[in-house]
Amino acid sequence: MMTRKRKLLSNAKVCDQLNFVPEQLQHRTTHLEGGHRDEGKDQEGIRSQYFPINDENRARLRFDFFNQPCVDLAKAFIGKVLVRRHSNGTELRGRVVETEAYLGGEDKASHSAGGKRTERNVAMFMKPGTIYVYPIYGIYLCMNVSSQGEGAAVLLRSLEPLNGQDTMRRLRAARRREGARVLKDKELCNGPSKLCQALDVQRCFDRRDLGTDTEVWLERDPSGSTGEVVSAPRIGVESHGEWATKPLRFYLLGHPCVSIMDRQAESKQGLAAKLEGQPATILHSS
DNA sequence: AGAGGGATCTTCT
DNA sequence: GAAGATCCCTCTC
Repeated sequence: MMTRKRKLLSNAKVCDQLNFVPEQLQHRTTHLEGGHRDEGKDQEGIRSQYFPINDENRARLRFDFFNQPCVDLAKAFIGKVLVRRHSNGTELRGRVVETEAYLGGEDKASHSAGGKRTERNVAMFMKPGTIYVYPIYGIYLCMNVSSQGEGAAVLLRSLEPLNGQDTMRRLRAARRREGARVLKDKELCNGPSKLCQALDVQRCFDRRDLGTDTEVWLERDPSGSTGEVVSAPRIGVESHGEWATKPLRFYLLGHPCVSIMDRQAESKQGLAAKLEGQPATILHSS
């Protein structure tokens, strides 16, 4: 209890002092357990490390992408790659595999319900692409991105780690008990606060522009099409009546990095059968 | 693999 | 003063 508190405080220092080992040499995305990868696609995806400026400019998504209705944007996020560049040049990358749409106004589960605008949530009302980072349960953060629509935003819930896994693991371990087991790759970013820890998304990112920021940005999927997307009720909003059941959560069917699978939603959409008999490669068909 | 409970504190009422 | 867009650990099956 007290020891844990002290540990968390000291961990903050650890984060500040972390020496991020340049990972340019880690020039191949590692494989998730049980998954198979197309090496050719990997080669395509990592070129930005060697030609950061050109490739970033070509792949980066800007205002026009974020400027679409909330639900459309939440779905469009699936498969895109979130990139976090540290001051030392280390690039942490993860493919978005799970999102939630939080509409403004009528959406009772949204921080902006009823058009409520506070000091905390102003980013939700700023231009599409604006990052909304807020603290939750005292010790965690969640990252959203503003969409088209008054007070609407998309919550990023899970990523498939693509690059910088060792740094992610270090950042995540800094918040856990000493001696705890080593996290698997698929556990690094499978939750909204986990991905904030793993990518070192900080509170100060609130209100910054994902379309133009130099430390964090979004890129199109280098390899093209994504797999099947499941629509399911959102997580952790049970207390908000009918809005709790609306299918405003979106995730890649069968992907191991999704935080919580919803078998009921999958079968309702006739998606469950599609997964049967499929090789594990569907998990990375991206 | 899943259930249950504790931790922890900012934000808003 | 209470709730909360979560995570971690332990216990049980």
